[in-house]
Amino acid sequence: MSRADRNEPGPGHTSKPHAYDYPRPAVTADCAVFGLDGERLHVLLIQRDVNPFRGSWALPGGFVQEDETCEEAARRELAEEAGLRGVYLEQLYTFSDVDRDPRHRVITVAHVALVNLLDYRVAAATDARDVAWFVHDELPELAFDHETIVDVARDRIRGKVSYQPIGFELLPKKFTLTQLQRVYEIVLGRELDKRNFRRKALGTGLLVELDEVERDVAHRAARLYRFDRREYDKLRRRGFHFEI
Amino acid sequence: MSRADRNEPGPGHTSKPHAYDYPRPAVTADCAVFGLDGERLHVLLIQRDVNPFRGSWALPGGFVQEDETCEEAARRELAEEAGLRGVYLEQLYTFSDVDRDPRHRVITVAHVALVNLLDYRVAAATDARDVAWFVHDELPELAFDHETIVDVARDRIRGKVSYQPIGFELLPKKFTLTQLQRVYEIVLGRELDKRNFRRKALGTGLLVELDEVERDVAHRAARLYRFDRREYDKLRRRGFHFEI
DNA sequence: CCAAAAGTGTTTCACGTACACCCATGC
DNA sequence: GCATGGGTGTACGTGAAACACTTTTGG
Repeated sequence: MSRADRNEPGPGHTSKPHAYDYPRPAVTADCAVFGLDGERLHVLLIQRDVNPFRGSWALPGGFVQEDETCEEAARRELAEEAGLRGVYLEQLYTFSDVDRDPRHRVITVAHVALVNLLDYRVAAATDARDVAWFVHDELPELAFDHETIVDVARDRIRGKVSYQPIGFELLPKKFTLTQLQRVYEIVLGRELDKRNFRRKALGTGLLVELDEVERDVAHRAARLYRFDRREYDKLRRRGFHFEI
Repeated sequence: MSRADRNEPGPGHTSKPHAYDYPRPAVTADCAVFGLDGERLHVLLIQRDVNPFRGSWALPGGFVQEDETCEEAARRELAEEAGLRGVYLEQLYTFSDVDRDPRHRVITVAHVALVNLLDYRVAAATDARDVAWFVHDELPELAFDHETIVDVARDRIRGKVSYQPIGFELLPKKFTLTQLQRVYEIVLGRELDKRNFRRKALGTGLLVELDEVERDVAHRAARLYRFDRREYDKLRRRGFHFEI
């Protein structure tokens, strides 16, 4: 994966205190973070300030330390590099092509994260590094095999959104049914029928109607809902199987 | 993964020619290999001849070398340890708990493989090592977190069999519809209706009826079929989506 | 009063599911 | 001839998909 350099000073240094009988690949944890602003999917990228691929944009990520799992490493890097905490995150796939890093052998355990972009736009912008959200289908050329990782991540989300309640991760806690429908349309890449969608969504029994409506809209304000995660977790343990 | 020892002589040796600025985990590739004998799912295990877990049974696997991907390492280990070649194999999940190996940090990229047990029973038996097929729900206590890996692998297969043509991997090239139905019943863990199953299976258009029937059965011989992989690959590229 | 999106039911069709009997073969 | 599995068709119900108009609100 990515910044093989931040943690590995390279040949300039002389002390290499960690020695093994056989060569070991470096292991990194990278994240494809998708954020939704209500209209378009975005991907969080970081501009590299070291070689290789200095100046290129890359996925956030970094080396897995001795005392942390890959998922913990991914979360730590998201916090350090982009100020993201407590987001939805799952392991995606491990990329191990021998030449994926042109300088040394690096295996990356890639993850996918989902966030509501509006909650995090500020956090990323105020960070010292060059961190930015890019529209998903207008990404710059990416370092390493990160374009492949984004593609695989996109496929994973698309394949999973209908039968796992991950669409909610892209929305604020309180949302309208139309916003939820937009999430599905954007992730699936096709339009959905409003009445059928609402029937299915409400039919799960997992949307709690709030005593609250949208504010500051130039038309009839829509009812707000929240996802009942507690109930979902309970049902899931009894074999319930979410589907929209 | 497993035999951290075969490749790493340990403190007895003095030369450790591979040195790095930061500690690196060892990376292994392990395989949960499922084999079907027509009646029961089996798992391929290897008895460890070194510590830790000497004498315990473990999944086949070993260190990922510098010049190979994780999948290549998994295939190499299957060939070396069990004589298995050319089998269906996919990456499953990367297990990275800090203490999963009690001696040093080892991250394993776990894979799932599927074979028709009858094709491979001999190969495994003639191998020098202690290699054996165990009935899937009567496994001995396994080394490391390999029981977890088997469970995750089992779930993956169960979840995937209905919408990916992986069931055929557990059968010989030529099979009867009843054998195919048994695969689904065994993997899914429930009985299926014969007529409905046959309608669905034939309805995919991917089963080629052969001019051949079962041999040596004490009843009416069933028609043999084969899975039309070439046609499936063609359709898949056009967005076709397999389902039984 | 106009623009914009919220909200609401019914019909149709495809597919999943349940279900029972005759047929071919080997022993 | 009998035991064993092979092979076949239909009826019913559920759920997916198509489809249009009225309501509410802000400007």
